[in-house]
Amino acid sequence: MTIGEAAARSGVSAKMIRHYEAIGLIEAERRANGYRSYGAQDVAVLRFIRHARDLAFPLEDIRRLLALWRDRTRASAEVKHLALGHVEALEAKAASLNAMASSLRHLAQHCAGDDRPDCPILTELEGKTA
Amino acid sequence: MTIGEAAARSGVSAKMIRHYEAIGLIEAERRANGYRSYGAQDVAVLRFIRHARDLAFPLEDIRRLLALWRDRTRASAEVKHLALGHVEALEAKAASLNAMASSLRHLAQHCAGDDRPDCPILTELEGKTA
DNA sequence: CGTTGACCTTCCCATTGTGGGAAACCCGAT
DNA sequence: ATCGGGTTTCCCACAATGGGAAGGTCAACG
Repeated sequence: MTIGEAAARSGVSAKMIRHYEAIGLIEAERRANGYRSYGAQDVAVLRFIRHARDLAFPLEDIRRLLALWRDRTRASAEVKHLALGHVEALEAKAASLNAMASSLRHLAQHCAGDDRPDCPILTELEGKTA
Repeated sequence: MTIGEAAARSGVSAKMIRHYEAIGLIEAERRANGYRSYGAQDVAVLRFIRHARDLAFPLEDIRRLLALWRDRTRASAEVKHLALGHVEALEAKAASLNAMASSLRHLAQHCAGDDRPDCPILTELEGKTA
């Protein structure tokens, strides 16, 4: 099948499929006319990549995940380790965002939000000497 | 003072100060020799920017915040609106990351994590037809 | 047979915010 | 005069994705 069809079946845009190939994440056969050609297995790989991206795995992690996936003899410990490492990264980032959100929300709470110019949000941004 | 000193006093790298100038967020005087020259007020602006960045405000938001900050007659409602909009963006992203983290953590929980190759994480990434 | 339209190819550019580094310049101190 | 540390500009890189141009391919339709 063509790249367009593989894209439709996998949910990965043709643009991205080409990009993944460019960075060596996947490969593709070529037809006589230069068109890339994909099979069912390729679509499965693309789906795998998409699911991993849906979980925000960086492409470099996905590269390793793909290698583990293809290696029937891998130790599940390796996969788990990679996954849990990513989970921690996600949670750390989420915690950081939540901290910023709540701190800003507290500031906003003390802001009248009317026509008057006084605004603790601005004075806080201005003032913190930290 | 020079850009290096302004950087040291504001906590914004010289590299970033130049960048902020390049995108029109700030301006700078020039000395006869072409060096940028900063005063106490400039450092205050840079601190303001840094604090806003610490709260993950995008630079475009900061551009508006600076305008509001400089406008003594602004309505605090505008600032509050901008801030709360950002809070929602932060919370949305945090929620999304947390969702991914917990979903992945659940998967990992069912992975033995030993020498055996069976790994629900991989089969899930492979399988989801969603 | 020719054109049209839908697809494919590669290549470049933009995003967001930050950093690295090169080549050249300025200046104070030795 | 020279050395070191600052400064200038300019280009490149990251991660992941999209937009779009210029050109090739092919099937279908008239």
